Amino acid sequence: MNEAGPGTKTRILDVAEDLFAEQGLDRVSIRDITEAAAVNLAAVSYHFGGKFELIAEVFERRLRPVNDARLVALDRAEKELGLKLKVEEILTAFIQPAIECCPGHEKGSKAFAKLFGRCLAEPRPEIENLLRRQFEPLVERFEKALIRALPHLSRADVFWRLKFTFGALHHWMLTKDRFIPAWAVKTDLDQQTEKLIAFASAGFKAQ
Amino acid sequence: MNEAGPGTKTRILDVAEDLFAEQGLDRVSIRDITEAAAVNLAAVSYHFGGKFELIAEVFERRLRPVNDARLVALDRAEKELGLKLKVEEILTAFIQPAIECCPGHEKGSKAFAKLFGRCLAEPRPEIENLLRRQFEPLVERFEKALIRALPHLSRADVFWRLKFTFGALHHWMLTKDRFIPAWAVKTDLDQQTEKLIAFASAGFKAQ
DNA sequence: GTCTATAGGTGGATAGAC
DNA sequence: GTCTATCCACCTATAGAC
Repeated sequence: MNEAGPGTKTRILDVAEDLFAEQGLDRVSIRDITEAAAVNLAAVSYHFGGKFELIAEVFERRLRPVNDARLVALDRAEKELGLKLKVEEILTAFIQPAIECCPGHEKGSKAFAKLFGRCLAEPRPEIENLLRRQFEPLVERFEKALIRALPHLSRADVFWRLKFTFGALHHWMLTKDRFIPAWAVKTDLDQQTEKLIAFASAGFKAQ
Repeated sequence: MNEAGPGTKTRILDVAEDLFAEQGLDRVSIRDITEAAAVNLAAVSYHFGGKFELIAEVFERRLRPVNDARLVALDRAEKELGLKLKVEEILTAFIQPAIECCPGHEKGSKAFAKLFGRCLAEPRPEIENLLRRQFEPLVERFEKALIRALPHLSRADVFWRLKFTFGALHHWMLTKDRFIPAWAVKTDLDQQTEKLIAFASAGFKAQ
């Protein structure tokens, strides 16, 4: 790999991420990507094997660090505050890392939120497997922490409530810059994050 | 219109709904639809104008009755129980009609949940406008009822919490038959509905 | 209203020169 | 690693016969 500038492979990934997020996986062609990245048409086949492998790599490149950060945040909270965390602390570890990848935060990718939404709505079974690999260990880990925090809840309740929380987060990410009335746009990202954590925590504590 | 059997137009809509829900809008061609519906290739152009108009009709045919039912349910609850409803009652009017279109209920369309998810993740601006038309008056109506139920909340809080609720519902619909561990599948549809309403109601009542 | 045939375009992939 | 040229499958839309 001869590094001069971002390198062909990285440049393809960056451009593909933007285009996929904006237009969807199917309406973006390899031609669109390679033209926008100013690389040769054949470069995608050479570096990734084909369009699908490129898609998978685009997703994993963003999902992996977010989910890693979630686990790190939970581990750290348990180390600092003890094994029996408050619901708010657990959900902050889950929600904050995702939001920090959104535009508005310095390291946020403009495309991350939309890309993430597309990934979840994507019907291809290969993408579903990718999601399963990424999320199953994560969900198990957070479920354990949540059961410790709310020992009166059944495992099923924790599971479904985590699903609802995930849905609220995901839909918020996917639509946070659309369908917002003028009077609500002044709510900034940190406020929205707080609102979401408060909402989900209260939901978990229901009954 | 000479009605013998479901009629060409309806048959196209039914088949398109299934295929779109299962495979996504872009990977289903007019050829796939007309072959599966056993009608001529040119029938889509003749009856709808083109692929996009078919897509819009497929979505609206399902969304309109659900959103109408939501408004009817809210009106009825206010007539029966008085203007100041409980949060649970308002959210039931919002959530129940959507769930009754899901498989498991007698009149439920097998494809509705997935179709609905696709529709929300769809990037085309025309679909976004369709969603706006469908949801803006609905959201306004429910916001008013929720502000009456929770007068201490700011309008912004009600707005964001309704968005979170919508996200929980939508993600649940999109993934309720995927990513479910074996031990959780025994939770039936009505139980899941109750859990969602309880979760969201508690979220609304936070603080 | 239904059908065939086809125009006119775009897609992913790849062989083979450099 | 990069590039050109090209293959071939597939798409939507439509003209025009029935």
